[in-house]
Amino acid sequence: MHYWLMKTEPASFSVEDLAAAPRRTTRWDGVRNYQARNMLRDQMQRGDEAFLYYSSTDVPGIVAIMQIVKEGYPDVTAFDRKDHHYDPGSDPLNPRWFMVDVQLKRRLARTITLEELRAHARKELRGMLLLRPGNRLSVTPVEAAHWKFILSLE
DNA sequence: GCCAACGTTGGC
DNA sequence: GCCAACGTTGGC
Repeated sequence: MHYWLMKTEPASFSVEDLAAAPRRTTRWDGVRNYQARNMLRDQMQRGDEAFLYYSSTDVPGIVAIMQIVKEGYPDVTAFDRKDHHYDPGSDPLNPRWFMVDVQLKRRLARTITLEELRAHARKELRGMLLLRPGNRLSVTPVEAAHWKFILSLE
């Protein structure tokens, strides 16, 4: 059982969108970074839990908990010419990009803001990848102790 | 809108 | 393989 943090911009995909999806489940497509791809493809397991994090918004922060319900499989949006994430370099016979399916477990009672997380960056959340200067990965692992602490803030 | 960080691309 | 140019991310 591992924990993760997955970023989304609420203007393009929000927790409301996820809540409204059939079975509150969606494919987490469009990731185009090799490090993140490797985690989606190789490390995420069914049953793992992930924070849903809002970036590029007024108040960046964690808004919900999701569960991985389908492990890594080829990201079909890479094969679709009309898709914004189309990648002519991804061969259907040897896919370059992967995605997982996530299901909304529950919304948090409130947003745990980035500002609040940063306030603990030197103690309880020391080493958390999200808080590392310059980090831009859209998928990051979260240590169990960090996960637990963050939920205690809720 | 700015800009620092950093990944990718491509000429050499 | 180097590295400058370029594009993207994402907080502010």
